[in-house]
Amino acid sequence: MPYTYEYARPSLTVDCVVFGLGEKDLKVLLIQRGLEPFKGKWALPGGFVRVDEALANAARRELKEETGISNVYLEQLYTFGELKRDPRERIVSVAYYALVKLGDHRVKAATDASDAAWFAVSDAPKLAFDHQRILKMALSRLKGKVRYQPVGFELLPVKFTLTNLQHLYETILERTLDKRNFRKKILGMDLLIETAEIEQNVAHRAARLYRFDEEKYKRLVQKGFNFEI
Amino acid sequence: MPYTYEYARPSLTVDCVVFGLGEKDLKVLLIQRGLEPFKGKWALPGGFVRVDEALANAARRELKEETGISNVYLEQLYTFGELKRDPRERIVSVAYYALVKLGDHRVKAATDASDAAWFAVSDAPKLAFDHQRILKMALSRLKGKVRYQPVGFELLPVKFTLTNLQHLYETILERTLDKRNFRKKILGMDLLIETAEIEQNVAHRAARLYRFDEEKYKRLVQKGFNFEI
DNA sequence: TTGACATAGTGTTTCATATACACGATTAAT
DNA sequence: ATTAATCGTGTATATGAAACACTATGTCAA
Repeated sequence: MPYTYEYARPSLTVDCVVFGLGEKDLKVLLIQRGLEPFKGKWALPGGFVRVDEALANAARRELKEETGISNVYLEQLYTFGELKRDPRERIVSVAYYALVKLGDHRVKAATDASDAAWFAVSDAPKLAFDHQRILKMALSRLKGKVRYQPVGFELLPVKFTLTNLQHLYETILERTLDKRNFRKKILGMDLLIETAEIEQNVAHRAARLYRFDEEKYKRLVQKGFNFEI
Repeated sequence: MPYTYEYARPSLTVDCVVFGLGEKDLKVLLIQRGLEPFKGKWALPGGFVRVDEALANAARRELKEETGISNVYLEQLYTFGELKRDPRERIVSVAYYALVKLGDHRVKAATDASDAAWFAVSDAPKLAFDHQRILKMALSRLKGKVRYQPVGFELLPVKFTLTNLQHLYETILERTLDKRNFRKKILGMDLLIETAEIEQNVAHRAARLYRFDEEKYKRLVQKGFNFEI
């Protein structure tokens, strides 16, 4: 126990709210706690920040260790520092949220991390600590952000149909959108690249696949462009 | 030196970006450092978080101790946790930004805290640590927030003229607004209460004073109202 | 008291964007 | 060949944003 300080220091942790897009629902990745406190309860993946590790790196490391997920969109959400968040000691937690492409990670999360599982956000169990509150804030942040930043694409495969994209917005924003108006708007931004490919293995007319033109988006942002759905 | 831990812990601090509205500029409150590192340099007010103190409370306490300012609008901005932020040791800092009514605090800040001073944001000195970056982020947050949340009123006296309010938006957003369109929009929200009073001591026709109806705003928000300039 | 000055206060027209709305085309399956 | 499912497309209307200029009111100084 070699680390001694003049004043007491809070512990510092990171917690991650990992979102994925399911068929019908927005999903969140939770882990089941193996230790007290809240043993057996579901919680957000997370853990202690090492003293020689930047915050975002800590979040990525814990995410990989606990769920096998890496290489995701990650953004700081908020820092939770109430006194009684953790029954053991004072813990300040920097919360992040991540957006993952479910197709890329579904298998990994199911196998590597035996105690990690996806839950529909609307149907998640009660969470340990103040993680319920963190999840709620992440959701509200995502809802706000998705409308004026093109983060939604992080939840879709690289190639997607316009219907996929519309469903994404409908799911996150929890309201229906008009198909023609949606297409008019999104295509009008001229940020989607029409690929030569179409959907495979569907029992009806296959839709065209598109890609998001991230380079072009970055260039437009420089010039003052504002994404908005 | 009684505090010993199994693993090394980063220090945890809070820093505050305090904004005030001047005649012509947005202002920020800085303190001049009396100790190394960066002795003599200007920096954001802030300090260590005590182990038995919530983050926002730490921010308010430091603000009061270092600048004499209390009772202000305060909101968490972002948590900065890069490894080399501080040359001495690993410090993670939770940044807040505050909006103050300059009239209420001008005297206090000038007297109580001998080394605190207001600077025009556009004319601030180079800051210690990564405080330049924090200030920049606070500014950009304020610019974004002011448009869709009625936080601007925190920078004005309780009673203000419509021209005051317009100048506020023009200063923060760094562009001019059309007087008639601005009034149409802000009055159309029906969130300003016309008082019986008018400006005093002006060498021209005096303008009517208004108050922001915070109660009504809160009620409208419940019903899904969205403030927007 | 009168004129000059400074800011207050007020509507309408035009343009752009958002919304509402329905059907023929294409593909797979039977 | 028919059915079932989804794709892909255009126009008319309503709403909100932007552009724009003059009269009213009060202070001050000659």
